[in-house]
Amino acid sequence: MVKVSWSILKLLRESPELLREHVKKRFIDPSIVDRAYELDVKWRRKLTEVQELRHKHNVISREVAKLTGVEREVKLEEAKKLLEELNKVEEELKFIEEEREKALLSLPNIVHESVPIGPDDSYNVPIRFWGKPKVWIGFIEQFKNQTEKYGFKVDYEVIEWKPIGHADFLESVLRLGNTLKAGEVAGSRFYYLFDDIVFLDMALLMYAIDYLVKKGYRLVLPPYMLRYKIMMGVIDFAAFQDAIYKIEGEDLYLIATAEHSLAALHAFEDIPEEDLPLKYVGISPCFRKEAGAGSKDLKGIFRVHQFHKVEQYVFAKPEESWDIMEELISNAEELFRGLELPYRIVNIASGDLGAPAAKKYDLEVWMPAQGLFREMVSCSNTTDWQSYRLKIRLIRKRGMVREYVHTLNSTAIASTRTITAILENFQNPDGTVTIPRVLRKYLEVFDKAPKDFIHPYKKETIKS
RNA sequence: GCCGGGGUGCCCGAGCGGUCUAAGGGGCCGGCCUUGAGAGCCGGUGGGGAUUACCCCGCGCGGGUUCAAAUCCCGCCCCCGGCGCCA
Repeated sequence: MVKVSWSILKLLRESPELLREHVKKRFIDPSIVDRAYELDVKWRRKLTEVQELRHKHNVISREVAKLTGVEREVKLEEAKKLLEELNKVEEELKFIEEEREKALLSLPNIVHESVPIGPDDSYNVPIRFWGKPKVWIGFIEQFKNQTEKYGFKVDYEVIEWKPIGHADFLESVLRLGNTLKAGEVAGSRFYYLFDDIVFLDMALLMYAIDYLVKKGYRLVLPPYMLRYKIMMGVIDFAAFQDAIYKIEGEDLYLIATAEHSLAALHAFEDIPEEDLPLKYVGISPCFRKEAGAGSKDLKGIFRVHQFHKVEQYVFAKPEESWDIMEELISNAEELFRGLELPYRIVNIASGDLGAPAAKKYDLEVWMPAQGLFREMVSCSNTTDWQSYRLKIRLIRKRGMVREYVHTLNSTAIASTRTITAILENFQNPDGTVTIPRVLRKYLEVFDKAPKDFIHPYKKETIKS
């Protein structure tokens, strides 16, 4: 019987120094490890003390049942006295236990050896490029800074005209979005989208679903709200504050991604190893406060409070999770190659990983109007960080060992972001937008949807 | 939302204040037996702590009453049935 099967707790007890190193790699104060270690030791000591007292009390209680008369009265007194002491020690234990729990839950995942070390996203390392980016003549230098600087020779197409940024293009040229009105009625980072853009949104989602279902991923429409207990299991405290909306007066939180609901799908379950891996593709709206974003990307629909996303989520055996991570990112890559959007894959630096992830890849698409690669997809192996919190265990066929499964998540397509990428990459000098060919079959189901181009606004074409 | 019934271990299912620490069955794992399989027999099959042949906790969740709670009381969650409401 394995005593401790959560990798973090095992590490904390067996080699706290090593765990400290992992935390340091994230540029987080490693004293949280010391604190967790001390509280764990303290807790175990206090627990032993309580258990010994409980044992004594149980023995006396059992004796009481067999006795009568004076003997019984004497034993009763003894039991009551012991209870007083027990209550006191139990209270101490309860306090320590809560502190220990908090300390354990504050620990981030370990950092995989292949993760680049650095405090922030400037240490992220591009590992491969795909496609032929359209680079406006004025952005050539900064393009090279994002490619050649890392030793990659990326073929690109120089364009003389500067594409219009997705936000202005959407609202002024196409006139298919209205963030001002949305701002008035709901607040900034909300939007109204119209007509062709709505069809595009739906086509993108169908495209991603279709692709992944064909690969054997099970299609899921999950809950859009979850209880505190579940949210606590899938995100860390920082994400709770910056990303999550709460429903007033109820124990419910709006999901920030289907990842949350999909992780919860097997919460508190034991999964036999022969059932793994379990691969899911979820589709849902995502609600995010974007509290930490400041005034970043305030215009347009790049960074918003709600959007649609198709998400990949896998429950896996520990020995196969790293291979599956490669599968998930390559699925996302195939989707973006289908869309003909030039991208790079970035290995996220240790300081930029979220607490749940041991390793993370982002897929960043080249945005011709910004001259930047921007994040479209995020793919993480969270190993047993989420499964420990949600108590999702693995049952091996041989032997009685209990372990926690590994969980992984990756974007397939996030609708609004992908739309911004399409608007910038397929924008033509005449103001039309070429629609990626791969979406055509999903647009054909709507008679009124555009098939090849989205056209700019013309006064005369608008009917009441 | 209201009224009624119910939630017991991997599954079925008894127990409804104390004959110790959930009976009995099924499944699964390990062992014995066997040429092999089956049957049969034995042991194991929730979480945790430790001075590692010991102990604590666990009967939907959280409190309470009691020396003692699966069992009694209160709150919450979920499931089934009925009524109401509703896209």
